[in-house]
Amino acid sequence: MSSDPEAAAAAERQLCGLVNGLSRQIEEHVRERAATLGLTGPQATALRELTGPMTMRDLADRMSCEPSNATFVVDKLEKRGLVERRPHPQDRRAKQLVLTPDGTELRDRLLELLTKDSPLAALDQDEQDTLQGLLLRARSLH
Amino acid sequence: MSSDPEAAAAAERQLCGLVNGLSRQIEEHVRERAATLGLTGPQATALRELTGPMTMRDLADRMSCEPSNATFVVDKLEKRGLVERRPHPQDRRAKQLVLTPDGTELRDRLLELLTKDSPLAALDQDEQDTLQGLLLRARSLH
DNA sequence: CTAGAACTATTCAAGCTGCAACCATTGCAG
DNA sequence: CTGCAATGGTTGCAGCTTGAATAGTTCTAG
Repeated sequence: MSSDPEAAAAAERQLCGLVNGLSRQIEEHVRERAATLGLTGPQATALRELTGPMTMRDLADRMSCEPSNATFVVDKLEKRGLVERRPHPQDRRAKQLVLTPDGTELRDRLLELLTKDSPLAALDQDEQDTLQGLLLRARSLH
Repeated sequence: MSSDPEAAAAAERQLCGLVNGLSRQIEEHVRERAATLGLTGPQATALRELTGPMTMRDLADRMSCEPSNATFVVDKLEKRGLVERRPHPQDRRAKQLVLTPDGTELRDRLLELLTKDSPLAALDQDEQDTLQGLLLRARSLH
């Protein structure tokens, strides 16, 4: 079966579908939990990725999206007083994103919600490690 | 390390980011190739999933999206004469999607483009198999 | 020093997506 | 047969996302 190139291609396509499907499943999970805090899915993703002060570009990279999109999402968070845009200490082009007290508090509550019933809970620790290794390898040679 | 629940939760969050990242990477790959045929990413995904006659609901499931979205995308494909909405033979509520000759021809060209330089080519056959197993397990108990 | 390439962030237009509301049809319980 | 819940598809709306164009800043070669 692994010798038939056409079958291998079809298997690879199916694999892409599985990855995308799991990704949507994860995003739906985030959306669901985020809604209970009055956040949209992407807003919650941004909050989750804001592990500390960082630039817009950093956040965009972590969210795997375009910088213009990060602008859009951060606008919402800023309007709700969860995050602040400060001038970057070293680079006047850049801005430094910092969570407000409200932001850190909401982020903590969000993280707690997200760890409960994660879609990846079906996998045990060993499997998660294997998965992480494979994904890192797949992503490395983009 | 696997005994610290907080670290495990953080690792799980990172894993979610990896899955989403790889998914975007795949979709970007599709977008790129699709553009050379004058198709958008989602249009190409729909075409790829149209392996034969199916209903709108079936297509939406295969695309991991809402039926309303399938309506939107199929509208585009239909306007370009790639697919046809026929009344379903058994169920008058449903519609049967069928590729036109132009549609099948374009789909063949698309599949050929997609199999070249897939983002998953970094993984060998064994790794792809284990990945598929893990993803199936993760998705099964949604 | 200076011109130009490269980078950060933003704006805008166009397109994608999910959700809730809706109509028509189906299937089932009474 | 009738009522009614469930299903397939569409519509409208709000929100997300990308890609191109732009302004300001940094870096580098000459």
